[in-house]
Amino acid sequence: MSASPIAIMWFRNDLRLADNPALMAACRWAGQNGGRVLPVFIYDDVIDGQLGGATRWWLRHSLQSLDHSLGGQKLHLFRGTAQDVLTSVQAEYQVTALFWNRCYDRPSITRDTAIKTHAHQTGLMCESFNGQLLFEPWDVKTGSGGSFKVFSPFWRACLKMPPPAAPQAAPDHIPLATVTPSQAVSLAELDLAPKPFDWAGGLAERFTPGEAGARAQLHDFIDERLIDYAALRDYPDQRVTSELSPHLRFGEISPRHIWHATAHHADAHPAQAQTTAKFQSELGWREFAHHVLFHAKDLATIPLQPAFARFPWVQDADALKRWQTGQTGFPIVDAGMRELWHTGYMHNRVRMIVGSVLVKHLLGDWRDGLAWFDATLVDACPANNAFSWQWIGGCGADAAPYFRIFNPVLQGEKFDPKGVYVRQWVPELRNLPDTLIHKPWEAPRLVLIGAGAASYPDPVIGLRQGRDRAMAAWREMKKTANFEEGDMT
DNA sequence: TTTTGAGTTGTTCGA
DNA sequence: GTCGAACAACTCAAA
Repeated sequence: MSASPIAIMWFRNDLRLADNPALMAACRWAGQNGGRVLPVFIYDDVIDGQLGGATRWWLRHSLQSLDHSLGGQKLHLFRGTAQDVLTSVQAEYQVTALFWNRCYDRPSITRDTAIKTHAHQTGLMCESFNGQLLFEPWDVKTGSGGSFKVFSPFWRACLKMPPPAAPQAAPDHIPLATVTPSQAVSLAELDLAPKPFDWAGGLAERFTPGEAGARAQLHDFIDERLIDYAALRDYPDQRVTSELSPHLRFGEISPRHIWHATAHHADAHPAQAQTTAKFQSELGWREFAHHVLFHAKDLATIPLQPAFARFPWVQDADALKRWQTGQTGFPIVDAGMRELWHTGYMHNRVRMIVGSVLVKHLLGDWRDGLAWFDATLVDACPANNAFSWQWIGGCGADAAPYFRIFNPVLQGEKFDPKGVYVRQWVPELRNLPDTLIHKPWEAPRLVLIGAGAASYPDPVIGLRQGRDRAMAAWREMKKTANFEEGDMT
């Protein structure tokens, strides 16, 4: 048994040393009590068992990076349910305190609440902190004390709150415990490697998971791309977005850090105040997604608008497969889906277009889109992914009018006018002229053959047909919903 | 309590 | 080719 009392620092979605309030508290506690800090990560079968392949790949590298920052072989890894793991560590050592940063999805909240209750019953000091958000979901309230359903008033209310605290530097010294719990496993035993074969080459090429990588990404963004962000953020070939989302996913960098770094930049460059505010409002969307997640019953499965409970989504396995594999015949859609498959990432504008085509033109269930994004996207998280699919599915609280249906040809011509993005990801269309790159079905047969594009599929559905069918389905649903409502009164 | 203005991201049609 | 209007009706949030 260790002589000094131990505080467990339970890492979850906060795989960093800087601006980590739970870690700071654990170090402070250790200093005051002559104790030691035991850094722990638990691959919780219940919660992390749901993680998709791309996020598992990221997690594996992020854990490796965090362990390295701690000095190597210092982060203790476990598999199992969190309560069991914590109990086993408590049984082995003199654990008197437990610290973590909060999660906001319902399964995690339920788990954490039970653990906290149990801890208090057994005399274990247990404290949680905000390490993941600029504002706690329950602190942002409407005039009547409720939660927000619309982004703009939500973000206005956020900006009126006391600003997020300045980020704290990593602790000078972490008094690490020098024990090795008997239940701990190796990184390999967490079994996070891509299966059944290593498909993650494209991910590794594009991203560097870990706290240092996150920081480098932020500073590169601020120095090189923030200036153009507001003007060019919708153009997928321009690559001016921050691409910080996967780093935020596991908390390799805190949103406070991003907030203050960009604010500081805007102070020094007043001409960039507007583009900075635009970027910060995207952090606001992340906040809003967590706000809605926290207040929703089950954001990933239950439509926020009850009328959608019985929407006649079409189950078409073949169409879904073509969408997933980038064979819809709509170049901008296929480019996005192939970018996703190869790199674990997709530009935000393109995410909206592919989502719209699945949900509107194909009448595919938004939950099928959500599941695919969960499986393949490196930044898939319970808040952003579910929130965004509800939004594009039209069943979010702030639904777009039913007639607002993205036309993948117009969107392509508007945001990828030279077809640079399409040519990168759909190489069989490379030799088509710009005028046909977004609608190859209009090319004469001979032109297609001459360009080597003959193998490219015809559209999975006619644009006109898909649009009309979607609008009809929506009208029908509204009619039914109104009828049922009227029926009850 | 009632009223009022507003609501991320669009497309099509016809003049 | 360009431009404005139409596309519905509803909910949210604050005054």
